[in-house]
Amino acid sequence: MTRGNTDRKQRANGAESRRRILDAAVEIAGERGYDGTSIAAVSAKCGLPASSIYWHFRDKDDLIAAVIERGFKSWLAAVALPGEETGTPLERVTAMATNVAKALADSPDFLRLGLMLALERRPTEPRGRTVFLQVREIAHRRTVDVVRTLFPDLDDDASETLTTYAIAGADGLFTHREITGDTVDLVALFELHARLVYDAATRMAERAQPCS
Amino acid sequence: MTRGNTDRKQRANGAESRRRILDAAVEIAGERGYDGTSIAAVSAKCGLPASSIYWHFRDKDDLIAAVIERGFKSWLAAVALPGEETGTPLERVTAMATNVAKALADSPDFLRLGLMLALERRPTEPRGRTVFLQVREIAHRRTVDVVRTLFPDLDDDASETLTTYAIAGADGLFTHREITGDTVDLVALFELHARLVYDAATRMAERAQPCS
Amino acid sequence: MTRGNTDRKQRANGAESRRRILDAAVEIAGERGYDGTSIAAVSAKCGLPASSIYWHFRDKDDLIAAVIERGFKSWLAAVALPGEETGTPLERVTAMATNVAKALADSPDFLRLGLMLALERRPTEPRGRTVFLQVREIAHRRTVDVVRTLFPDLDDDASETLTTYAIAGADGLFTHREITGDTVDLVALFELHARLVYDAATRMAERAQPCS
Amino acid sequence: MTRGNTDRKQRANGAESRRRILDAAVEIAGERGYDGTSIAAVSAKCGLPASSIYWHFRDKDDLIAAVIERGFKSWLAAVALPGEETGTPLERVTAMATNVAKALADSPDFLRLGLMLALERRPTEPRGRTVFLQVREIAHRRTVDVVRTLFPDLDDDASETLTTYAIAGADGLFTHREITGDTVDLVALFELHARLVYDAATRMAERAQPCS
DNA sequence: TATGAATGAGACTTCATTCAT
DNA sequence: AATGAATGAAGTCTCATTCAT
Repeated sequence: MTRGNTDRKQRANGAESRRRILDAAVEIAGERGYDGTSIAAVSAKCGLPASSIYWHFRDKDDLIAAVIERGFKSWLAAVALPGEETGTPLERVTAMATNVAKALADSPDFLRLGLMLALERRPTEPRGRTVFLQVREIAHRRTVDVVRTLFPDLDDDASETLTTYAIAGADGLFTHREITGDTVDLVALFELHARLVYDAATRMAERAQPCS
Repeated sequence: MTRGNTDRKQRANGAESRRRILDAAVEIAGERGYDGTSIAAVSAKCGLPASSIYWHFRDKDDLIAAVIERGFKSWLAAVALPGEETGTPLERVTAMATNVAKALADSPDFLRLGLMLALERRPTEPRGRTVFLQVREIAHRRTVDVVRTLFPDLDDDASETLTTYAIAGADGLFTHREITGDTVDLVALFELHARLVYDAATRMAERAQPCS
Repeated sequence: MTRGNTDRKQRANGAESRRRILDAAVEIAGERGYDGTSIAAVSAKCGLPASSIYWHFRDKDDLIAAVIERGFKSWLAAVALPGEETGTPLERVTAMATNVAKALADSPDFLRLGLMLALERRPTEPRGRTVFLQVREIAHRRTVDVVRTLFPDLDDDASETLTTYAIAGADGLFTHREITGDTVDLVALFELHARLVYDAATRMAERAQPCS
Repeated sequence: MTRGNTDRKQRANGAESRRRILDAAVEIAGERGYDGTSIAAVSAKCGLPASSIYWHFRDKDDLIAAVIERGFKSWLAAVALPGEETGTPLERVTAMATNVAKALADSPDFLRLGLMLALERRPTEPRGRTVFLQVREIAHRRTVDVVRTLFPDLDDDASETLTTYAIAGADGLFTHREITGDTVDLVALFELHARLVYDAATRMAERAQPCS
């Protein structure tokens, strides 16, 4: 009771302020990209003065990188949640796709920002881009592992290619939804995607190991 | 010797100046997006003063929209060129995919810019985004027509979905190449994509028309 | 018939172009003052390219000065029109005031511009201001003459002061109308003004020449 | 010696900076009007960088409006100072006129700016103009009250008209002084103005109440 | 008689960032 | 833990003007 947090607004609560800044930043940066995100706009949206943002983050680059890092963490948590490892391979692939689709639909700001950063090519690369590509690479590696587990007969090249194709499809479908609006049934499209990739994997595995 | 009009004050050639501005703009905007494209940078790259850019384009929005328009025209020309209508359906689909892949690889700046614009969500939408989405919609419609011709048994929903999936895959594969670099064999990935979509279409058509 | 002025618009008619430019300029400058008047805006309003304006006028200063000159000429013509020299002194003064009031109400753009120029104090004075003050001085001198004619008993100082007061009142009433809008009955206010000035002149003349 | 905080980086004193900016702005804007006032010029005159001006004022419009607001406040204070309510009506009217004349002569920048703004007619009206007209309307209302107190027999129309005429005369005389220079004896002219308006009021009141 | 194109200077404004408190 | 104030650089765009045709 004596801590006296009775006054109106935040009162020297670092973590809370940081969260508010990141919330504002992910929204703005997810809508307008790196260059379109001004510290002043973030300040206006989160209610803290610009100089306070610099108390929590070294500079704009640092802020955007933090947005990517936090965004990826919660995205990963959403994807990894169910973790059910049962059923036929097709069922498992489809369940994963559904999971990913839902996670994508839930973190559109973070992912839009990441994709925009990924598409950019500026002389001095923002740290946020580096981070995004790194976590993407990690996601790629994990997916390759899953593919190898489900289709042990595939050779390395095929696993890589299929993973690349699977992730590219996910990117494209996410982009489609962002363009077209919330009416798109992302889960259905991801299920179609999962089936096609599954079929392709099956056929490639058969060709690689015809008599197993 | 040949008239030597390469010296400083080139003699008021509007069309040529406009072209130079657009060339500079597509390159910069394709690398850094809308907000990352400063008129000063375009001016520096094309050699014309910033105020001259405003003689040819009303404002930055107009310039970017013109970049999109011109880029789409030449992209369409590249895609439509061969127009061979022979071979099995799979061959034809694969040929189209190859064509598209080559055209994508040849206009990366325009397409990166377009995708970045498409991903953005700013309160006042740049005209370039509108234009890009419009031409994308046209491309979608044409693709639906091709799908219908090749697979007359598909119902409308299936044609739409397949087309959406095909284009989304193309977007994703293009994005992958832009992220990963020129070493990616885009044509091979597009051929895989074409086959998967073709197989899916075939199966869906069979299911729709089991006794044909 | 062979002069072939059948094509759409103006066709190399210098005087007409000049008039159109001046018409546009007086309107814009009368609304926004010297600095607020851009050649581009005049160009847009008159339909001629900016470079054509420079064919007719040396520079912006010259254009504004020409606006003032033309405006004053037509204003003078409007004021001088009736020229009736009959009736009692009060009637004549009132008739003059009515005339001036009508002329003011008919050339508001020119007069607003002139007053704005007169109020400004910039290091290098626009020629238009000089011209406006000159013609104002001429008007002042003529008014002094009329005052002397109507009230021969007034000494020079009194005539000057009364004239100054009369013109200042006219300026103030015009300004009032410009601020308040067209609903003001400028003629009525000018008639009041005329009567007050007339009474003052009469009284001053009586005092100066008590036994005549 | 007294702390010596006059050196280059004055220690973040918002109110003082704001005052310096307004001082510079009223001088420049009073000499050259709205469009003639550049932020760069204000910056040069007050010694603060242009970007600092935007810390204190949202934009140029806001700055000019603040100039008008502050100018009117000090002008009102100057006019209201003596507040002597003794003497014959003519003496009181004359005293008021003298007061106003002195206040006008002391705030020429603010009033010139106000009049220029009032004369302008631009599509999007500067806020400073709105404010100036509002305070003018207040001044008008107060003057009407004084007129009614001094000449209770006047009907409402007559009070309004006389007030309008009195203020218009003040505007015109101020303008005259601004045009002609400091040699004009503004106080003398205002005393003449006061007497004429007083006489007119007296006569109108007599006519309205002939048998009192 | 006119104009399309060009141009350096300068307009307003926002930027990311710093610093003293 | 935070912030009011300041600031140089850079942003977009308009300015008055020129010049070759």
